Amino acid sequence: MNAPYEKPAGIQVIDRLVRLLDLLSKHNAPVALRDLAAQAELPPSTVHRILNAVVPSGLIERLDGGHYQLGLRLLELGAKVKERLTVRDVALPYLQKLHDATGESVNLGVRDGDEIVYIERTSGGRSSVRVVHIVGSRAPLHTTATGKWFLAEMSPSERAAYCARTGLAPQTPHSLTTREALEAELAELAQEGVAYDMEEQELGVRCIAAPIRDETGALVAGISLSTPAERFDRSKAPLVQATAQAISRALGYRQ
Amino acid sequence: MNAPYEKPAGIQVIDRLVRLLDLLSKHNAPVALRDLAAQAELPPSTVHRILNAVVPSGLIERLDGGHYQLGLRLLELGAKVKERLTVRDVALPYLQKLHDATGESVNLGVRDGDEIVYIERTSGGRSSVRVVHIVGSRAPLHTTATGKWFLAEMSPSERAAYCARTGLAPQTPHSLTTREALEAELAELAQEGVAYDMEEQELGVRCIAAPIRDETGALVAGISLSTPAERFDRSKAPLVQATAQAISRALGYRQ
DNA sequence: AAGCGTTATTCCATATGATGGAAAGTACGG
DNA sequence: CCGTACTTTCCATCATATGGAATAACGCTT
Repeated sequence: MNAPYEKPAGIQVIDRLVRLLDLLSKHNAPVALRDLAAQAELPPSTVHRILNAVVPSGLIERLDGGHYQLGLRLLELGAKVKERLTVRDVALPYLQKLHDATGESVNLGVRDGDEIVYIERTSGGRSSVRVVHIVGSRAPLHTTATGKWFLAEMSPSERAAYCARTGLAPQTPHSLTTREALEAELAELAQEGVAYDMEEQELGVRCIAAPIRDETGALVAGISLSTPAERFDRSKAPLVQATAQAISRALGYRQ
Repeated sequence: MNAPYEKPAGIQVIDRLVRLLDLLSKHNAPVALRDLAAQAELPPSTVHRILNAVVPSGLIERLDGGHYQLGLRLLELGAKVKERLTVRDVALPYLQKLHDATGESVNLGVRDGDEIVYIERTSGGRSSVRVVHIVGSRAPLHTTATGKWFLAEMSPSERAAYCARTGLAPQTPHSLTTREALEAELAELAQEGVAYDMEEQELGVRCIAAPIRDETGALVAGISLSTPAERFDRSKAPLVQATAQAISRALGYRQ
């Protein structure tokens, strides 16, 4: 045995669970314990114990006759993954198109709790030298243009709770730090149909953002155009809006 | 503590994995090990070990920066669950309608390996007294009308392999037991657009079946009308066909 | 109803596999 | 380079997962 590198051992019971999930996924119908145990080549009592440990989670479902099948929780979790992939895949060409049209960096951001996370970003051209939104980077909702869309989507009580939780902590001297200022900004957003970040998240960087909605009308992401402050140009807002609307339509949104 | 029934203890490491999946599902972005461990209230080394035990399965995905997110395998497993629910939900009202129109028992069957499994069945009326397809019951492909559709969908080599595996074992004296007879039956099926079980699976029971296809054109199920032999009536075949076509259309099938 | 065979479930002694703290390694910012 | 924070690896330990045996449940036959 000259194996230079052995695959690290997993966790036995987890490997076994995964094997059971794989077997169930190969069946189009519920499977009896005996058959599952035989196919997994494990003792029935072991399989029984693993199955019934996982059934409360919903990953696997036990039927009345003592048969087992994949559970609804997988549907929920799978939908999460699908949403993630769909938004990105659908948006990507539009991001590139907006980038080509403007020469500026274009970001795709989603909400994760009280923050915006950038999950995609165009690169290349003159904008890459200066603006530093990195994929995976995070920023508070209230200091980002995209985040303001998510705040606008909240009920007043939800917004109050966000303000209480975060204290509207500033990132720069330009950041909005009072509820009043935030509400005024969101009123303007509603009026104008576009959101701005005027060096509130990062000095020297300004953004324009528009919302992306899915087939149910839910706000699922935001697209934002980032520019160095000295190149900021509000006239690009309609283009950002149009891009977001095109992505939304492609996701099945019908206004 | 007067709890009349204590929930049986699960398996610790599986409960922990489920908790990690739940946490990841609440985030819209990849999560760092430190954050996951904090939210799960588990030691980082334990979380690290569980995560990396499950990553090879695809249920959880590890990104380059050492962040984790839900994995593509969940999408695949979730799609399996979704297909199961969709076919049944869509077909159910049509099954009932065909039942009402004929007064006979109507079954929905799917393929699981070398067998047809009945996943739904109408009841009530005069047919319930005599015909005994039970939800969950199974039968070989070659002795059932629905099964013949799945055989017809196979390539000749796949069909040869099925015949070798099962030996075309009969269920009744009427069952098809030779490759030649099977091929002749399937040629008729292709010609007539409908399949029959003439007491091949169960003495005294005859069935008519038609195929259900999904939006990709794949054969996903079959609908069959079961009658006692003395009431068998071929003129009902067009109605069975029309029902299957309606279900297929509702599933997105476009001929 | 009784009996039998098969399958599922529960129990429990045990050993091994999961554990988590510590050490080592890595990455990042000043 | 140094300090800090985070990740990964190591390993002694013991608690937890294990699986065989016993028990319970189920379905079929007479």
